[in-house]
Amino acid sequence: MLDLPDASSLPAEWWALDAVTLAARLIGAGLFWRGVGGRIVETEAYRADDPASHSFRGETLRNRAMFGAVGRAYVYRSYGIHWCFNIVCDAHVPGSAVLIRALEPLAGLDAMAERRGTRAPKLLCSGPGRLTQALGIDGGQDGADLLAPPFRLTAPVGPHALLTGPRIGITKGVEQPWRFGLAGSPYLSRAFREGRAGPADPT
DNA sequence: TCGTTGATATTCT
DNA sequence: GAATATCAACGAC
Repeated sequence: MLDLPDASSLPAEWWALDAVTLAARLIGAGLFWRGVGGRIVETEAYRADDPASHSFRGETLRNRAMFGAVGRAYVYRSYGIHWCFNIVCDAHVPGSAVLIRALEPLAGLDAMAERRGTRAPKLLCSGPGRLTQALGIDGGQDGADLLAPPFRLTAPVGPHALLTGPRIGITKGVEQPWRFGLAGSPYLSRAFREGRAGPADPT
């Protein structure tokens, strides 16, 4: 009930992918924990060689999780108010992670609505700060293992088209089209401008 | 509907 | 001191 039926876990080999490739693959994947969750509809990639990334200037107390084991969470405070949730990846390039920017809410809508202070579906998880609040994720989950309960990541099911575009809210690395979205989803945090749509690569 | 702005913590210069 | 991977409230159209 709190999970997608017939959903399989993410292929293990995905954790060796670079952040940009994984960010694209994660579109359509399921993210669940503690009775809430949904389908990932928007992501962004960040890498250590990327001036927009927290990991660009090396390891610090805040970004320590980005340099740790893959498949774990990197959760940081944004603008002093919100929390943002990332998935650490690419063991060959420490400092790589995928920011989860929006979910299609599927499980635990009542709990999400209570935490968010609204029942409007588009306001529950459409944005990196909104989704952490809706899911009840905060700094306590920084470094948490996402490959084991209570977390569950499930592979995308069925065909879908991808949108790509520049990342949001950054001032460096703006030329990189490392934001990805699920074409046609009403749960994106913001529209994609001239988002080139294309079929998602299987596997 | 759109643009502007305040809130507020942590990091880096 | 300045910047920041954001959001919601507010006022002008």
